[in-house]
Amino acid sequence: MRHITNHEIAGLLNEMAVLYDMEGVPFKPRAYEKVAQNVEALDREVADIYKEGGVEALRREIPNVGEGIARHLEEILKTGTFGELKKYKKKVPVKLDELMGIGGLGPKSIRTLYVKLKIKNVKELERAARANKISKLPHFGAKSQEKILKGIAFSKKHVGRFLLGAVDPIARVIEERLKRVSGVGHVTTAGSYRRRQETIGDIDILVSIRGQATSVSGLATKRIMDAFVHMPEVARVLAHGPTKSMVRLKSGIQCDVRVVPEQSYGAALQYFTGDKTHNVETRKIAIKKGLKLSEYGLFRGKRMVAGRTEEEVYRALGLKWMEPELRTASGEIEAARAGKLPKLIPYGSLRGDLQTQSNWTDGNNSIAEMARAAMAAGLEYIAITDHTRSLAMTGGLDERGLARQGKEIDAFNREFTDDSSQFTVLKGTECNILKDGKLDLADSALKTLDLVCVAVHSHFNLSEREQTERIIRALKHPLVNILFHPTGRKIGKREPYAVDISKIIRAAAQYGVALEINAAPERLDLKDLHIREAVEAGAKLVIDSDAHAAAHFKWLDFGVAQARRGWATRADVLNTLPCEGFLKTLRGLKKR
DNA sequence: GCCGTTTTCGGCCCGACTGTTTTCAGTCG
Repeated sequence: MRHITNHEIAGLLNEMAVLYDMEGVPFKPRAYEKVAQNVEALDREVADIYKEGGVEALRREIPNVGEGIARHLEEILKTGTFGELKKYKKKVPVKLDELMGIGGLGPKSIRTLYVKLKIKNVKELERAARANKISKLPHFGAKSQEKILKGIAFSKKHVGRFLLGAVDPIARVIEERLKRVSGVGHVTTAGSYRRRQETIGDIDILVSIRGQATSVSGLATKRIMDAFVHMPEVARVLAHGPTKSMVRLKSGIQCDVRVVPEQSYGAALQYFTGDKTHNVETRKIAIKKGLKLSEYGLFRGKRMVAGRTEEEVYRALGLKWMEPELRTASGEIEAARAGKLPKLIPYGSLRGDLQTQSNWTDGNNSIAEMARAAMAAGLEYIAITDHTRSLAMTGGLDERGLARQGKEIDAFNREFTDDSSQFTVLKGTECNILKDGKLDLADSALKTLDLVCVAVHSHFNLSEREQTERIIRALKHPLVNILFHPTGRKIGKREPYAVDISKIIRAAAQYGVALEINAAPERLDLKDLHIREAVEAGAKLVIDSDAHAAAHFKWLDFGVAQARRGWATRADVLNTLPCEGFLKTLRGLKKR
């Protein structure tokens, strides 16, 4: 049986949902989407569940899977796809993933474009739009055509890059595979992956061979390269040489491996980790000192003066070693020379998570399940922050719903104070900021909560002035503690709404509101530059997973990475504090 | 297609916005 991941299975189910939508089939699309979401959030492989208990186990273990979808899942596990999907694909044979990625295009429009103009992919879509053919279709007009062209331009900017959150698990698996090859010394993924950038262009892995100090060759290097190009993740081998191989992975991303001598390993790491500008700067410093810096080492004439470790290379340049996240030529070199590098917030240092959604609204899991998952992830507290009433699609809570939820949280906490483990569930909300900057819940309800968090979920296209004023009005509210995902962007999908983020940062500092760094791989909002601005303005930060399922707590470190790239220290991030101290500090901000 | 049940069929989060229309279809959250 061919191995197929949960992510791939979810992809197929989502595709089916879109195809049903196209044909106007009622209700089935939502059913498939639900299962896709549940599969994605599962903490074990669908393949394993099936292996253990067959179709019955699939129905039992995966919510919303019934007779029909269980059969499809079985077929997917055996053949990689399923008949119903193939049947519908034949009706509208278009590149769905491509076309659905264009903002404003949905299933119905894609179907019309295919039926009327035989448009199958983005290239043909662009050609038709430029030839002014789309504006003439029924229910399309000049504005829709314009919007499509804008959507294409936006998606082009992001082509070829992958979310860190999507690349991370793949890179880890490959690193592990390479480490198991006999004779292998170090294995490190360098590049934008090591800098923990939001998106990754390709995976660059550096490998050394034990005992090969000054040059690389022979059986050991051949073994590692052979192992690399024959990995099950590989779709196509682009190059297969003795010291460098390149492959295209099934997930679409390119992955390169280089074998370097142990003596040059630090220099190679340095060379392949910094971004272009950082490397230009460091090489200039070398030149000034009469040295030459390359991926093979730091040289004076032919003599190598450093190269085995990064520390050695930086020290020889008169610099302190610096964290990979800082290496973007944005002040880190000056700081390293002056010994004034920030002490970045360490990975794994978060004790709480202030944005989690439960099945009271659009989350997958109960409050108790979320709490247990958070405990397992090493956290000491979480806030349950379900949506509020004006976000109708999630079944947002009104004052009465929130009060009922509060009772469930109280009951859970009572149960757990008896327990030896110390864990607290805080009462929170992700309260909508209404169009005029007022909040979606009455103060009387907000007062019953441990913390009040607010967010924009509607009216994305106000003018910058209106949007900024709207948000600041919410920040001024005396009960508001945290602003969630402050710019609303979704990487590669949606631009941030027009907002003067500097004004928001200053207002947050002034009115004692913490700004969120949302760690969800697709959001990572605030972004690095804004984090740095917030740190400099003295605004406080929190890092949240925005978990909608128990499995999402693993995202927190992506938020920490983002904070690190924004030069944030432990002291800047409030949820590095234990629960009591966190609440005290958060409330203290309002009184200043 | 799934779920829940007053079990084997009826209901399925819904409201706003946009651009197309002149009463609504499609998309988004």
